[in-house]
Amino acid sequence: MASDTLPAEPTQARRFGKARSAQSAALHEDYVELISDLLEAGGEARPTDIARRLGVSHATAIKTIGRLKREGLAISKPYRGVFLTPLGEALAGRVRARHRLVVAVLCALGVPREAAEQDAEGIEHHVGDATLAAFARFLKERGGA
Amino acid sequence: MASDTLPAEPTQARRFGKARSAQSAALHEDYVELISDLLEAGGEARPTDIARRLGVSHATAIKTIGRLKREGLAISKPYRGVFLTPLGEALAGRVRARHRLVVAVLCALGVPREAAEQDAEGIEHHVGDATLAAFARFLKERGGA
DNA sequence: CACAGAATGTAGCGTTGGCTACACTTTCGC
DNA sequence: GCGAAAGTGTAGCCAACGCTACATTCTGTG
Ligand SMILES: [Mn+2]
Ligand SMILES: [Mn+2]
Ligand SMILES: [Mn+2]
Ligand SMILES: [Mn+2]
Repeated sequence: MASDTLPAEPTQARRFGKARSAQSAALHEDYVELISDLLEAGGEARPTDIARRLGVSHATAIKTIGRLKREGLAISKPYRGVFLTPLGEALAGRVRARHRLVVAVLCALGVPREAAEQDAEGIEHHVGDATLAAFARFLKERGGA
Repeated sequence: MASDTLPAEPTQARRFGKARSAQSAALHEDYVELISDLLEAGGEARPTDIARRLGVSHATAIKTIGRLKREGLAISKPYRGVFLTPLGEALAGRVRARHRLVVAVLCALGVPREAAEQDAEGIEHHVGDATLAAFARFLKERGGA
């Protein structure tokens, strides 16, 4: 017994591949979520604010915002702040809801608040639809108890 | 109410920063875990096997193995397969245990098996010590019911 | 209104982690 | 024991995402 480790090769390759894709989407998700939060909180999302909150240089933030624009998630004119396209808004909505659900589940499992917030920042990007649905069910049942 | 979104700026920057570090460690963790699994299952871990299981080209795998060696996690001589240093073995042990715990928790929450395995592949790298401890407690209590 | 300081943008660099193409070794089958 | 197939390694390319340094634009204060 003990070692049922090692799934079949193609299965394992598919899992790792999907995890890689999820990872590469993560940064954009965080940017879009943050931009949406800033817009909602103050009416504007400026590159420098974004950079400070993400803990990167403003040059890095501006470059990434450029990629968001290229992908149709954001718009911006020079020196005018960043806004989201409808596509970007839609993504932001999904990402924010997922983020909150992940935090809620972690807290429900007894994870301390700040640790939950911390780990959720990374975990959220790897929670697929089936897992998300299970999380929602878990919270609902447990909340009703 | 509704918007207690937006944590304090330094807090948020710290969270994102830690998530970035966790991410950059993720690939090495997966390699080390896989190498350990292969060694245990068959006595050898060959670059081509590693590459196939990760779903990347053998050239990519070899380059990454080079970084593992540089960091003191692995050893290899040309054409002789890859082995782990004691440091690498220790890391593999922790990573494997964490991986299994994450899968177990997801399953306990009602996530279907394959979705759990899939999402755990990414989630595991973002589960800190406090969260890990909470997961273990949760499983123990729930198992005893 | 000028100009100092802040914000924004650009240029150029480095590492990571993908890839393909090609060269070299090892291993196997005959 | 030879030669083909498989495995291994190297070289060179690319994109993403970090950074610093510098140039440009905006803004607000005197
Ligand atoms: Mn995040
Ligand atoms: Mn988030
Ligand atoms: Mn993993
Ligand atoms: Mn794993």
